[in-house]
Amino acid sequence: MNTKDLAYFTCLVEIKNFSKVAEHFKVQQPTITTAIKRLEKEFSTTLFIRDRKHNTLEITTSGQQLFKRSQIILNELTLAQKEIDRINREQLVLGLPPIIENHYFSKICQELADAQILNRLTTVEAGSVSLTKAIHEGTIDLSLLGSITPIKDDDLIASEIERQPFCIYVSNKHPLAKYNQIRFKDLVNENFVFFKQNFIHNQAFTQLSQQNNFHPKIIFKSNDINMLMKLINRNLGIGFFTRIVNTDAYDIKKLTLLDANAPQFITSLVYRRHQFLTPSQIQLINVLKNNL
Amino acid sequence: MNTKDLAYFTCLVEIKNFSKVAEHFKVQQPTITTAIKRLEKEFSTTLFIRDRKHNTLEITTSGQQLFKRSQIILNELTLAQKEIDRINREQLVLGLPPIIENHYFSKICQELADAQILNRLTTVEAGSVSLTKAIHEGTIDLSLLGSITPIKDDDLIASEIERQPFCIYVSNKHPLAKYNQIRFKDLVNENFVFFKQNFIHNQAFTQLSQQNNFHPKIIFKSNDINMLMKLINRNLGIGFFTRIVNTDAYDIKKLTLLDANAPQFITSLVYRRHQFLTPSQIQLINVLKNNL
DNA sequence: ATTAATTATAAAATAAATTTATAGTTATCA
DNA sequence: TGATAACTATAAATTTATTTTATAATTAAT
Repeated sequence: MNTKDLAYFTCLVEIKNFSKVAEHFKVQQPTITTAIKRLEKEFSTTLFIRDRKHNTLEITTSGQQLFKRSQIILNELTLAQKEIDRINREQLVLGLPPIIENHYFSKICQELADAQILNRLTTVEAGSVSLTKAIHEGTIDLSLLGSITPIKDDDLIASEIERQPFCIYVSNKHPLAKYNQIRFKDLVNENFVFFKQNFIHNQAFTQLSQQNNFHPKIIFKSNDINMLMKLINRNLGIGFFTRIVNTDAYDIKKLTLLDANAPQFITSLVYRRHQFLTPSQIQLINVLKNNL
Repeated sequence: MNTKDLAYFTCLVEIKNFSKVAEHFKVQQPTITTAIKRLEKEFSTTLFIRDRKHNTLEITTSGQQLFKRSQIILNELTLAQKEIDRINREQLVLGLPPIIENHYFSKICQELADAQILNRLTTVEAGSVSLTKAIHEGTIDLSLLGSITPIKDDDLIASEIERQPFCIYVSNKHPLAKYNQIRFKDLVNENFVFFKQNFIHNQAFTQLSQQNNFHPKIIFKSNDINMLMKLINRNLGIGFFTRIVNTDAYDIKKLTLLDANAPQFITSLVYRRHQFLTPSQIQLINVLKNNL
């Protein structure tokens, strides 16, 4: 059975017009007609009901079922191609959310260099949401991800690296700096500086806000953590970040949250379940697991 | 790309001999050579290292990766064929472990008849283990299953129907019949009659035995629940079954187990995640869910 | 009624896969 | 060492599969 036929078929299911499908694949229209007939013969079934009275193309139940399987098959093929391409290029592509990169990556560069991995390693910096998508699509093979609940995905293998609480970051000039711990509800009158787009931080922040029934006031948003830290340093606002954010360069204090149900920032190492791991990928995974 | 090539390829990975693969598919040997070359060209990679020095056929990393994807693809194809076959025969095949069948099935026969389903329904009676395998392989589409832990399987959708405790079944002539509740450890000197092969009951029984540090004495084993009930009825032994086993025809009492961690018999309704449900399958699922 | 849009069919052409025949490589064994 | 067996590769011929071309048929729209 030719997978080209499945491609024609899924396309026809989607756009429901033989001629347009032919156009899409740059073939003549009878090609599609015969391809569908071939599939119908192969599976001994009717895939479409050609109702020209009402000018509709109805998909049969068998057709729906084959559609599901075809999508999986075509996806497996593109995954295989992408995976093999990277194997041949001896490319190691690692997804890294910026916050995780800042905290962990410098730590293990030496180990990566020692293991002869660093020179072949390309990192892709992006948010955890788009990195998850990229792994699914086969654009990258391996990623560190941040999340506030353990990563559960049928198609992925995720192993937890570490859990860190979220903390409140205040200038040492701020009245709160005399405390070491604080409850989120005590921050009701504070001004926050916060991430513009970071999905995980937003999730955690929203969760705590809801648990405490108030909307914290955010006076400035940026995607740049250093910019935010500078603002906190000048005591223009306070911050809410996972504990792994580094304060060495600033006169800033981290306060622990006392809230019982406070979310945690979970760092996980993730790859596709059906990815055959190359020796260098295994090496990379081991370096990451052993040094983080 | 022809899926036949993937079949040749996976077979070659497994038996590592071009001629034998050709024999297996009843084609000539050059067919396999050219098929593999085709795949290598298609994916722009080397799949095998033909080491004739050592008379071995080594699979490359790309080959390993393609092997994983090929297996999934070929499996999807056979699943599709089986699913479509049943759709065309308008066949509704339901897997039923005998114990569940005895308890639930008679209850809902009327509803199934009313919904015009009963006449098209074929039941497959087998243990939960082989029914799970049958669903995976596409031999059946839908099954009730018994288990003592919730069913978690990436490829399946399982919805819990009911949880029932396991009970101790004793003759009303038995000294224990004066109690309503009992701890498992108090049964250390009792004689049990038990299932020969029932995996779920064996699991539960073993678990309780281990928790209580003794090996219960089993004096007779059978796969026939009625036979076992007759023996209990005659006070030749006591039984350990899920509470759903019916005692109406016997002079038998069910005792509740007081053990805190006593296992439970979970009845679930299960089907493949990527199964496109036909209208009559949805009907059947609804009847089962609403009436159990 | 004419036209446009659509899908189907048949024959021809092209492309792809398989077989046949044979060559080359290596291991085995007398 | 040379003959043989087991295995894989290559090339040409054959067969099979797919696509195109040309055209017919159906229906909706104007």
